This record gives sequence, C-alpha cells and structure tokens, in this order.
Amino acid sequence: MLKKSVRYSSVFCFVYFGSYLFNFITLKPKITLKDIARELEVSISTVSKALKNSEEISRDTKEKVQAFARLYNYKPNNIAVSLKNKRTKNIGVVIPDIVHHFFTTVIRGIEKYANAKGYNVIVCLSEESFDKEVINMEMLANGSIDGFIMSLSSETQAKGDYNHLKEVTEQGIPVVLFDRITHEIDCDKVVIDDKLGGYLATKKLIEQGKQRIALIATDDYLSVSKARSQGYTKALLDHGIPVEPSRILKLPTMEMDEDRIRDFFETSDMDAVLCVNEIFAVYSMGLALEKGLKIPEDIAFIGFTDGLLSKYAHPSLTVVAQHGERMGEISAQMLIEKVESENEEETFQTKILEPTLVLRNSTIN
Amino acid sequence: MLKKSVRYSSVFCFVYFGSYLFNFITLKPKITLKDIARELEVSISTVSKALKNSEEISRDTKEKVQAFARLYNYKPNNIAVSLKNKRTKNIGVVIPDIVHHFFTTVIRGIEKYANAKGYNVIVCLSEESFDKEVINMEMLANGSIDGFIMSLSSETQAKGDYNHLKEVTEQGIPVVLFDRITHEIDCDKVVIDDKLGGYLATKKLIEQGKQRIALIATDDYLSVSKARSQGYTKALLDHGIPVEPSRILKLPTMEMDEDRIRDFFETSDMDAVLCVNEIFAVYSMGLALEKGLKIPEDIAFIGFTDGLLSKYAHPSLTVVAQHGERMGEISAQMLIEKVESENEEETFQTKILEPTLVLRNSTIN
DNA sequence: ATATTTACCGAAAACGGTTTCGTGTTGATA
DNA sequence: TATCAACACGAAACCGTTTTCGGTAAATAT
Repeated sequence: MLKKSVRYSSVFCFVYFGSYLFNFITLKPKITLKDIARELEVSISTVSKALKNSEEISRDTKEKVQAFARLYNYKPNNIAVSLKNKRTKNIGVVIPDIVHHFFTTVIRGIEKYANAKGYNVIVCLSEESFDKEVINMEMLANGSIDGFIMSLSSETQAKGDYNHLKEVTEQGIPVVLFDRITHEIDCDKVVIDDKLGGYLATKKLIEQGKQRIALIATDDYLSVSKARSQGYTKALLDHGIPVEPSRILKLPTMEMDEDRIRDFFETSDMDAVLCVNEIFAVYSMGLALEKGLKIPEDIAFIGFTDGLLSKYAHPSLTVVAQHGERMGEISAQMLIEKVESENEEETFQTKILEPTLVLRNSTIN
Repeated sequence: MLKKSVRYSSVFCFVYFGSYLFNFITLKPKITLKDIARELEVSISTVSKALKNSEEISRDTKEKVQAFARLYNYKPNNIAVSLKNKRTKNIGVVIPDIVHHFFTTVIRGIEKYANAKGYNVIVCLSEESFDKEVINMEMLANGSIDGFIMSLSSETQAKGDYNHLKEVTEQGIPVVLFDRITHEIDCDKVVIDDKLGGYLATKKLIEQGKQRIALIATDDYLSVSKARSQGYTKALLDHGIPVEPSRILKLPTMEMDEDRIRDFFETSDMDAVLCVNEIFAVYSMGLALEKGLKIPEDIAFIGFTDGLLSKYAHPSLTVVAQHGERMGEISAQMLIEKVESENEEETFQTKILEPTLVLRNSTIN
C-alpha cells in the first residue's frame, strides 16, 4: 500500500506536468476534479466525496486526495456548483445611483453582511431610469443571482409600473425593497420612518423658536420626499403653525437646481429651512451666508443624510441620519434568510428603522 | 402540417400547465430548452439552433420554436451558458472603500461601460485590509468572473505582498489595476499622473504669491500620496523655494485625524496648504476660519478629488480633479478587450490620465 | 434507375461539479 | 461453508446550455 502510494506521486508529477506542458511556463490553469481523479486513478465521485470528508471514503483515500488537492490548490468551480445546486451565492443590488452617500453606505452594509455569509454582491445602477432598471433586472434574473435588493428609480416611482418586479417575484426570486419602495409588490421591505424624520426635524426647529420654517423637497412621486414632507406638515400643525405654501419648494428631482433654490430664497421669507437632502441644505446655507445672515441665529438648517458634506460643511449641518449601513445589513439579512429558507410560507415583513437627529452647528443647541 | 401545428398548441397548453400545476398559482418558473423541446416534440439541439436562427433548421420549425419561446418568455440560463462557454460576462471590482467619492465615480464609469458591453459588475470591498482583499479575490477567481479591476488596499501596499495578484494572473485571468497600483505585477494599469497633479497645484499656489506652502499627505507607502508629495516637492524646488519639513504633515492613513491636523496648524506657519484629499482640505479650511484667517487671501487651499465636499464647501475648494469616471471607463475597456481578445500576446499597457485643476474660491483667481 | 447533394434534424459529448444507487470485496457470523 | 453486513468505491444521472457529427429523407444529377 505504501509502495503504491509512493509510486503514484512520482508518476503523477510526470503525467500532470506532461499534459500541461504546452503552456506550463506562463499559465497554470485551475485544476478540476477530473484532473485529480485521473492522476490519482480514482473516480470523480470518489474525489468529490473525499474532499467533502464523506465517511463513505476510506481514511487513506481521503488523505491522499485532500493532500493532493491542497498541493495543487484545488477550488471547486463556482459556476458548476451553481448550476448543480441552483444557488449562485450572488445577490443582485439595483439602485438608482452610487454617487449619493446614502446609497453607498447601504451597499457597504449589504456587502458586509453578505460577504460574511459567503455571498457576493452584483451592483447594477438604474441611474434613475425605468428602462435601465428593467434591463438590469432581466439580465440578473436569468440565473445570475439568488435574490434582489433594490431601491426604485425615480422614473419607476413616477410611472408606477412595477411589472418587472412582479415578474421576478412570480418566478420565485426573493426581493427586498429598501428606502424607495412600493406597496404594490408583495415582498420584504426596509425603510426608515421618513415621516417621523421630517417630524422630528421640524419639531426641533420649532422648539428653537423658529416659526417661519421652509421646506425644500421634491415632487411627491418620490416616496421618501413625500413622507418627509408629511412629517413637516404634521409637526407644524401639531404646534399650531399654519402651513404656508409659499414656504415650500418642490423640485422635480433630487438633482441640484441652483437657480430655483436661489429664486426661492429671494422670494420667500423664513427663519429656518428643512431640506430633504444634505446638498440642498448646504447649498442653501451658502446663500444665507452670502446674504449676511447668521446661522443658526437668523436662520437655521436641517437636512437629511448624514454624509461627509454635513459633517465638514461650515457651519456643520444638523441632519436626520438615515442609518444606511444598518439598512443595508438588514436588507441583506432578510434576503438571505428568504433565499436559504426551505419552507415556502410566503410571509413578508416591512422593517421600519427610526431616524435620529444628529445635532450640529446649523441649529441652536 | 397546419393541423398538427394547431393541435400541438392546444395539447401543449394542457401538458405544460399540467406538469406545473403543483405550484402554478403562485409560481411560474423559468422555462428551459428541455421544456420547449418536450412540448414541441423536437430535440433540444433543434430548439437551441432554432433560437439562434441557425440555417440548419427549417423556416417552419424556427418560427414555431421562436414563437413558443417568445410566448413563454424563454431566456437562456446564464449559469449554464457560462459553464459551457467558460465566460461569465461578469467582471470583479475589488476596491478599498466605497464611501469615498473617487471610488464611487470609478465604479460608475466601470458600470457604464461594462453594462453597455453586456457585462455585470461584482463589487467587493477590501476595506483597506489585505486579508479581505485576498479572500475576495479567491472567491471570485473560481469561475465567477472573467477578469478583475482593482485598486490596492493600503495594507497591501504597506505590506508589499502581491502574491494573490500573481496567482490570479498566472491562471490567465486578466487584471486591470487602477489608481493604487504596483509595478511588481505585469498587467494593464490606469492611473492619473499624481505627481503632475501635485506639481500643478503647488505651482498654482506659488504663482499666487504663496511662499510658505504646507502639505498634508499620508505616509509614502500609499502610492498616490507619495507621487503627489513628489510633485509638491518638485514644484517648490523648480521655483527656488526650499522644502521645509516642518510644513509637511504625513498621516498614517487617509482616515481623518482631527487632532493631528489641528496640532499641525498650531505649530506650523503657512500661507497655503495642499492636501492629498478633499476632507483634509475642507477640515483645514474650517480651522483657518476659526482662527479668523481670510481664505484665500491669508491662506489658500487646494485638495485632491473633485467631490461634493469641494463643490459645496464654504468657501468652495479648488481641487485637482482625478476624473474617476473616465478612469473607470478606461479600466473596463482595457479589461474587456483583454477578456475578449483571442490572441495570447501578452502586452500590457499603462494609461496615464492627466489631472486637471478645478479652480474655486479657496484660491485666488 | 442509381448516385449524389441538400435540407433538416437528433444523439451525444462537453462544461465541472453533486448525489443516488449499485456493486465488488472483506470479514464476521451462523 | 454459506450468508450477510459493512466498507469502499464507481457508474451514471443531473443541472441547462452549445456544438459536433452523423443520419435520413427528399431533391437533384447522372
């Protein structure tokens, strides 16, 4: 037995190198089960089982195979395993944009959790386009991923067409929607309580003695902006302050529109501003400073999204933190649970995270 | 013929629905070539060829098959195709961080180009850790991707250990390194001329009459920071200004260290500051403002990275733009060319992009 | 009428694994 | 000595494609 073992190893080296001699100098391609089986003169099944430490295989053979595999750095081919198991260990993330701080933190959260669970993350950008969202999902839905985590593009939300989501869920592919969601699709969802966020921020401003609080938001089709506006309105009403339409600016998208914001500042009179993102807020602060106003005494500011901008702006910006990273982690967790759950009980849940106020120098503390 | 055709369609409906009746109400799973073949009573090969419009197949059959496939929304399974073709149409992107503006713009560039070419992007984060970088690459290298685009983690650069890259390239997997590269690996590379960037920025400051120009950088193991520092030094010397070590602060990483920067400002005397990123610069501007200094008259600032921060800071920050999106596009283009090239001529190129100065209010214009 | 194309189609191998099931050998038991 | 587990391993199906290689029938040429 020993003799045979010794003999094979020397024989092997010759045969193996021989068969790959062609491009041996430059390339050493991945080794497969078949290669190992051939060189060790056992069957592919045996190799497979040996590597899985199956007790069906003798100690001797297992050691032989495992040593060999280690030596030649054998790693199973993911694609083949995926095909067999019908599990890719990939999750698809489709988001509108990646340059926005919020989304990058969510991705980081997803990545962190998914990676720890052995999953890879395929990122696709819809760039706020309905068509791109559809195309990306179709690409991924043909076997590339085990499930989706996504946030709707603004165009999709404006259009209200969710057939691409429906198709995917009907195929049995799990979906988790976060932040920009729709209630028309049955799936898991993760959001922060944007209305509460708007409420808390507005309340904070009121408590600081502000009475003429302006709002810079986007049109209501964007679910998050709508909710934040509602929180703003509710806070005002709860404190007996009338909602003054002239103090509300609704931009068509989250894109920066310097002219319209500037106009708004010229024509409207206010002592505080709530903005649905940090860019609007920081830009607005700039306008206020230009006008010689003192922040926060003359005019206070609160934005959404706790990004770099808020932290390093001058003055630093008080914001409603959205906890993107946590949101990503939760999304990934919910998705992976669904993916790995055997039972087909279709129960969906919506997790609502609480926003928190991060106090900085754009408000009185 | 016609009769048969009519008959099959009705028969099919019954059979197909029948076989999937089990969970028909909730799920309609993906249809495969085999399904089509079975229902149309032809072979799998015929279906495959018909869908590819092979002229080996009669007009009649092709139409039948194609109509059927369209009706049931057949899409080939990516995994199976990948296994067969040994091409995944995925590219792996391994970067140190995703919350930094520069990297997100690069990803966007990669995504844009790759998507247009039918590729998907798998993003993995090393989080500046050597081990994570290695693990991620190993995960992806087992068949999941056709090639890598990556930027080295700081730990990897500090360690100088590139064996994981070597292994991958030896397996014949194409790699494109961008921004944080190493010359120890033979592969395509894309960088901006950081030395030139540092030079241009410093020269600009000198031309504005600044003589006591400080530098806030990181330790030299970070290739980009080193190059930028060299540009700074060269510009000073070219203009006959001695390099004053007390005006140079080298932090261990790109992470913010408020205390050390504050210390540096207390102890050093300067009329301009060049920073290797925008965060250092904007934070420093804050310190200057606190001290009652006028920007840019008393002290001017230039940073690297043309992000949100630079644009919306107060005053807005003059920066060396790195053109991340372009860098991503070029990286993706180089990689995909390598992936799709048949010939094995191993020629590698390094593309050097020119940085440009974006003038804003932190310098005199 | 026979030989040769041509048009159409199917069987089977291959990609690289996993897994079920069967089988030959061995040693213990009756 | 016949019987039977236990043990160790291999054959083969399978995942869903692609692609090569034949093969059959009709159509054409001889």
